Amino acid sequence: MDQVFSHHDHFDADELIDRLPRKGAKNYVSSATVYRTLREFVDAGLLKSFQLEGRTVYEHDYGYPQHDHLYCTRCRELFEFQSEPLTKLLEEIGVEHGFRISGHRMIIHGVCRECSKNRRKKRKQDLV
Amino acid sequence: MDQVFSHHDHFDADELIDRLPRKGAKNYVSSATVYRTLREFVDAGLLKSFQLEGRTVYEHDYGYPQHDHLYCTRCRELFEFQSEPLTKLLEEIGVEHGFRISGHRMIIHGVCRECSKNRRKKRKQDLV
DNA sequence: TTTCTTGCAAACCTTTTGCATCCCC
DNA sequence: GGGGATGCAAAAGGTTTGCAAGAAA
Repeated sequence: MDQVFSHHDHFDADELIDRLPRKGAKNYVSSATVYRTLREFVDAGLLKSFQLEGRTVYEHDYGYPQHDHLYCTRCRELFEFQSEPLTKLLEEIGVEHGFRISGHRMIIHGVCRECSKNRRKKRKQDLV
Repeated sequence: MDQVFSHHDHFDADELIDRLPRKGAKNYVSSATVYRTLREFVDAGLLKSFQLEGRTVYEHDYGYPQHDHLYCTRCRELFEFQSEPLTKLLEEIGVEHGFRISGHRMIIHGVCRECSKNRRKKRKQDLV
């Protein structure tokens, strides 16, 4: 819990496991437990999850404002944004199509400002 | 190809394999070939794919207008819609955040008109 | 004691890949 | 013969699960 709620980042199970104590170290938790716990957090409404490039990405939900994402395909960073007009528009679309909307998932793909400036910017994975 | 382009449905690899001749029958194709071919179609711009509940869903792309999806969580059907205001709004959001947008993925989850009317409507999977 | 939580390893599911074979030019 | 397409089976990647052991109540 400490690890999950100490940053406001987006993360996947693997990244979280990397941040937790390794096997053999004190307070080690198995990945089974990590997955089980993440799922419980999602069910409990503390976290929200969505799919991005095959992995399940988690982010804080409880007490955190609704938002959508911009995903930079160059540096692979996720940016959040809120748009009141978008919220309204979605409601209208729901009404128009007779849908009782429970939620939505939107990710805009593109290249962020930084990466547009610097075409040679290294991707996260290349920095390892 | 015949199977893929004879309907305008959304489908996943598994559904396509089910529609193709079984093992032993004439014109049988292995699932490896199905996956390989689907990927080529996507690369060639004939199909588009996205993730939904863990599976990869395909739909026609070439010569098919841009659209987004409404997903009924009750009957698990995908409905398409087009929204000019949405397109405009996304462009604005891109500009506002300095993003060079290359595309987006949006799925609105909810319950469709039919399923709202008939709360006991059976889900596709239950009809098997 | 009863119940919950954990680690481990195996199972899962969907998709991809290595490789030997087959087909066709 | 040589290049590409195919089937098979195994591998991969991420996640889930059965089960036995340990911790908590």
